[in-house]
Amino acid sequence: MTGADEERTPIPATVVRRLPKYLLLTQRLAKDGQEWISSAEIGEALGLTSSTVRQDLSHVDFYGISKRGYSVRGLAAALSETLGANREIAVVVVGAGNMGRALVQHKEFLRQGFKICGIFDSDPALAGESVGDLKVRLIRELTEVICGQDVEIGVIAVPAPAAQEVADRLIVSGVRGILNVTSAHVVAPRHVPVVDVRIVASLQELTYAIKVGGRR
Amino acid sequence: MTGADEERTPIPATVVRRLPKYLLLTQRLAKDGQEWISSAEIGEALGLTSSTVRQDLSHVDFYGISKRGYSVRGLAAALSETLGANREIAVVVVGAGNMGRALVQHKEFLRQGFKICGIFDSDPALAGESVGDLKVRLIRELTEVICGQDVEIGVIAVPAPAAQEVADRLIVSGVRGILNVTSAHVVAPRHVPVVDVRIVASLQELTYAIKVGGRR
DNA sequence: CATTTAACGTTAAAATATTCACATTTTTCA
DNA sequence: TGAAAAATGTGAATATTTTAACGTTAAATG
Repeated sequence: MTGADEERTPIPATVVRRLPKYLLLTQRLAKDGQEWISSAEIGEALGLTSSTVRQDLSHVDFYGISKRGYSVRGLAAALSETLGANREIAVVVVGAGNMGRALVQHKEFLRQGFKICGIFDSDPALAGESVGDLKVRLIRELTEVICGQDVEIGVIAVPAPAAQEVADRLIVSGVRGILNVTSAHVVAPRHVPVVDVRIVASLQELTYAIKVGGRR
Repeated sequence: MTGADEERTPIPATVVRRLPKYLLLTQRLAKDGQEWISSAEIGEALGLTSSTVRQDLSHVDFYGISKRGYSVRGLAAALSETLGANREIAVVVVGAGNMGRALVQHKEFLRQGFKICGIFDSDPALAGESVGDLKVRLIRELTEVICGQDVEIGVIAVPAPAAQEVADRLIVSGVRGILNVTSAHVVAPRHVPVVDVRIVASLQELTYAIKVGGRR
């Protein structure tokens, strides 16, 4: 599809984690009508040095120009392409508890191209219930939906003890990546990347930061 | 309260981010009745080298013993103390949309000592609605609740454009740390740490990982 | 049209993080 | 009781990440 696929070696994880921040910032500024932005301004907005910003952007196939900086729209487009997020991506959510339902209805997903096309639960009592404009289905139908609708990403939003089991099902069903919204550690084969959203762990990071206080 | 406060220099952020993983693992194993665990086993379970595990644990005031490893319960307790999470911590959630309500009812919070003692929204239409055993209150009552109940942490779960404004209110209300469940970048004074839970950004990390595929 | 300036891309230096390697300690067992 | 084994804590070596420095380029100015 895309012409040259760029990037011989993968972008370091630490950089990849910052790219969405740049993307979001430039998308917002583009909407506000701003045309150009410098690495210093990006750094300012995001709490990074301009040097880090320039290094990071050197991994993205897009060039700024002297004296002006980066074209806001151009940069946003390039970032989105680099991240592989410049297209609609089908997602399923497993777990129809509070968290699963909240995720399904989270507006920002669709805005960023993530289309949720199924929510599943193991509990038959929940099957058939409406969530947004989806109906909860039983986990056994997972494979069918994933194959049928070319789903790329599975989101795990079940109680921690069930996380690995759900991951296994997602994997055999052919999902290409997993977002784990559980505190459990999930194991998957190398070709199925797992990214964790660590809600409780983040609170614990915060308690540590509070404890050590100013000394940061 | 605690005798010696240990740790002269703050623990590196990269280590702090792993401590909750160790904590969760040891808590689970303790519940299963396991008594001892080695750094190699911890690494195995969490996808780290035993060396990283030992280095990390050297920041925690707890010692393993040769030939046995670490006492599971002892390590869990020490980690919890190091993180400052070995006590009940009062939390408020701002935003009574799907995400805010899901967070309030998230079981794991309480299990880890985070007690949610208020949910707020700017929308008067939501005020008074029940969420779990709380009632939604108006944001203007924030300060009162935070001061009155000694709330330490504020969780921001509103639409991104409102995030900074909410952060500002939390800060003037005397919150000591902020968990930002928004994709907005939030600015706060140095003495009020902010930790981000990046749900959409995590999906974008995932699309990149999927794109570069095996080459990781 | 030459000079100045702002900002880039990039190389190199400094700072951090991870891994290795091993001396030391505790336990086991012959 | 003494030798062997397993696992620790730690100092040193690697590897990675961040920051600084600077030559180069495009725009602005007189």
